[in-house]
Amino acid sequence: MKIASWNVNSLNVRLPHLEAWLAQAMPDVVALQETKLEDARFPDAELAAAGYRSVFAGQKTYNGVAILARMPLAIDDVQIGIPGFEDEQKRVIAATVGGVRIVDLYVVNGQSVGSDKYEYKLRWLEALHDWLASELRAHPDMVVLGDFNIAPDERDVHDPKVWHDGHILTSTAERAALQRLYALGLHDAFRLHHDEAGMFSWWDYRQGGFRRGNGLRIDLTLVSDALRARCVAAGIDREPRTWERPSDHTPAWVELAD
DNA sequence: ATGGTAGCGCTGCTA
Repeated sequence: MKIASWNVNSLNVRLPHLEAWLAQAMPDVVALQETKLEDARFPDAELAAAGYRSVFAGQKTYNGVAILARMPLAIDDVQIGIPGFEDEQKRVIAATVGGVRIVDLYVVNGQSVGSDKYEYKLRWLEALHDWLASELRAHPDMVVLGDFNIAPDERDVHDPKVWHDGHILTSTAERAALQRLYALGLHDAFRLHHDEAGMFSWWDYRQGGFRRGNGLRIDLTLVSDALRARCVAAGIDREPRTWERPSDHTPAWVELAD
């Protein structure tokens, strides 16, 4: 089962890219972030025509997440948001597909270290941690994936002098929160298969970030202890970032053996 | 690194 994650930065704009990528990559499950669409405007009919069922939780202008599953796979037990954590922002959707619990995240960006949005990011990550601890007990076969807005270590940033311990996306507290998720028995699938630096999933639109190779790896897929041995491959597909009018993120994926 | 580009929606916010 091939499971992918893609922050599309507006599904309205990026639907043609998504359809093209589904046709060439043939993923079984796709977690989308930043759909930026109210549910009434979600293109579920177009995606069904492409062979995918959809579940989604969106809002106007900001945020928005969705899980797609290639037919005939069913999508069951859909959960929206973190239980008990009041939040108007649509950042979490979970569902069971093919016996695997899929948790799709659009983690808070945080704007700048010390800002109100940064404090919200840390509170949000704390609530996520506590929820995932119980969710893992209920669903040992779990994949947690999405735009984490955290680069795990120095291999995952183009310039460690810019992306340091006091900078958003790489700060000590953010990385510590990610380590706490790992401590639940979740493993960065990409690092199970690749050691090299410079394998990025996001490049800033500004200052020619992609052209200059100035990126970060912030789109992560975590596999649970129970799934670790089944995770036979992981990768990042750079090609959609080269297409005309691209998202600033490109798809990341893992392959689970049957 | 307080600029830069993109998306939404129509003014400035978010990333």
